[in-house]
Amino acid sequence: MELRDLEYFRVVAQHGQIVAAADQLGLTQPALSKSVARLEAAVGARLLERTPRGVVLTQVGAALIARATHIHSAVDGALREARDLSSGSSGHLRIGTGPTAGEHLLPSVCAELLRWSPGLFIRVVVGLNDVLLAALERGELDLVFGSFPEPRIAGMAYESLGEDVLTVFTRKRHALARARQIELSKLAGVRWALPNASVTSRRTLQQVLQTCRLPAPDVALESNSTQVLLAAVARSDMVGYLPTGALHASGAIRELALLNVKPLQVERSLGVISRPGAYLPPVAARLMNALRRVAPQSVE
Amino acid sequence: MELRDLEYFRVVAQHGQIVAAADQLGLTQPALSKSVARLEAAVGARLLERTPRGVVLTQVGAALIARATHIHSAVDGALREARDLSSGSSGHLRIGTGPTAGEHLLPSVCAELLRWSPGLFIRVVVGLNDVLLAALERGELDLVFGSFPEPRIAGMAYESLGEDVLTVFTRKRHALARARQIELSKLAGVRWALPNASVTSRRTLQQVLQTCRLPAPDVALESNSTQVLLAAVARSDMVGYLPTGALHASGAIRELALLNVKPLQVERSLGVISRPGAYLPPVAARLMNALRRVAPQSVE
DNA sequence: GTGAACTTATAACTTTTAGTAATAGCAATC
DNA sequence: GATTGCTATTACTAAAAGTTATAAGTTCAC
Repeated sequence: MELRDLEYFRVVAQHGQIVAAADQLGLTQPALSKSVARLEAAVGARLLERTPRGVVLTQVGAALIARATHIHSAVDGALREARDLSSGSSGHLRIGTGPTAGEHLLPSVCAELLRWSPGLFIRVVVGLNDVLLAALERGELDLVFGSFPEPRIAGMAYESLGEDVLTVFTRKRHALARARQIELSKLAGVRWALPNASVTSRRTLQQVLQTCRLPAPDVALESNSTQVLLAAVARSDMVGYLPTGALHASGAIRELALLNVKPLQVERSLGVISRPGAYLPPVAARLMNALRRVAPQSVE
Repeated sequence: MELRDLEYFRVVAQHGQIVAAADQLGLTQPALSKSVARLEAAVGARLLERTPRGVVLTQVGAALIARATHIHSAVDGALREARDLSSGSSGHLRIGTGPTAGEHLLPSVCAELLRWSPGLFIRVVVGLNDVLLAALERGELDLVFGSFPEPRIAGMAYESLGEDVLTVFTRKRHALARARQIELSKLAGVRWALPNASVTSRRTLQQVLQTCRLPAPDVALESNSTQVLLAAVARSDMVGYLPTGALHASGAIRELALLNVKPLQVERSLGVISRPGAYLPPVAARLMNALRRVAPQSVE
């Protein structure tokens, strides 16, 4: 088995047909057909079901594609490490983070790192946790700075840097904003402004409601931008649920009221998530130090 | 970069000279020289320092070798999964375990597995923890059943199946064997029979002694076989230190006395260690179930 | 120092493998 | 039932990996 054929195969699987894949790869169709045949011989199993309108993965083919991602990221790590070492540069660091931390926390940390390692190249990808963790698994990111998913994904390394609390919030003059303490059941009729269903905070909310045998939240607004959610809650009767840090970091906190809903005051760890065994450029250690100093602020 | 060149490179690194490696690979020396040159071009750095009596790895080369192991095990896992799937067999399970468990616990578990999955092929490698964990890291084993190393190796998945206690022991009529309880300092003059320095139990012993500011143990006999250690202690004045389970599982327990040395009664977890992300044949899940039932017995 | 015994590197050539062009075959669709 | 849109096959070409033979460099022994 050779990496070339494996790479070709990934493209074929992506396109679902050999001609299109060949086109993208700058090859001819027969060359790709032969490449697939080579791979099938090496693996000892049929990888594609050939149909008159393309190809579909067999069970074995699908399994191989999943593994190919691992292989690719192992190879990629090896090449990156070798190049970082030989060029003497401090490397190329790819960090994923939530929008709040991305705007407030990372810029200063990055500036500090770049001062110490002038050759360094940093890429910061801002997104919500679900997207970031998927990218981390695919080897497209080196580190994700954010809250830890529950349940935690196996095969990842978690270094906790602090705690954060999820809170229910509304606009300041909201009817609910007066009470000192609010029963969970009082939230039955409200409409919610929440992040995507795959984001930890929303999943936590759904889980708590389910545990208390209450109906699932009635979501009025869903967004992958906390700013949008905060602004919308500030200008409507919707109820939001986000980490406290996110509220404090944004300017919107002045227009918002935090609600004391006990069972929803869920604490969660936040810190740095990485893939054990994968290559991390040497500056990563310095980044961790910098983050440890300034960490307990907002994420997601 | 292609896997072929990477594989060749590993062999070259192993031999420290190109001719010998070429010989083993069934290639000629110029072919290998070219292969290395190809790899160097792909990586963009010199991997070998050529000397008149062989080659030595550069820093980059050494780093690449370390990564190549990852790559190799990723590729290996992919091939194994594909073959297991396509052949319909339940796969090929490679288990590492301590001698005690290897002889007493695994045979029945294996028999059960083989009854359920007739096509299965199991390889049981018996050894001490240090060797097994290294093999696991290199991807030569799928699972290690044993005690967890302290500190735990990062990038491994640990599933605890029970606890075990390390104990000091002597032969039955030993001078120390009478006391109800023994001060750690009373062990100052004794000679020890211990496993290799890299084995967890011995490291624990050394650590405890060091913490209490006592001199390092005076080792009279070192062996990678618990049977040898047990037999030797039973026939001499030496003092041993092993997990209780190992004593009970062996017949030697009748000739031995367990000493109550409080600070050395260290508890430790034992269970199954695996590499997250690596391929595990489907029977592995069944094996885990079987082990969970019969687990809290001896290891190492 | 000089030649023998080691290396690895280079050059010219051969073999093998990957890729191309052209074509055949096959189901779906209009 | 021809057309369209696939993949497979065949024969050929180009690129690559490998071989043989030779060169060039160190080390070591005398």
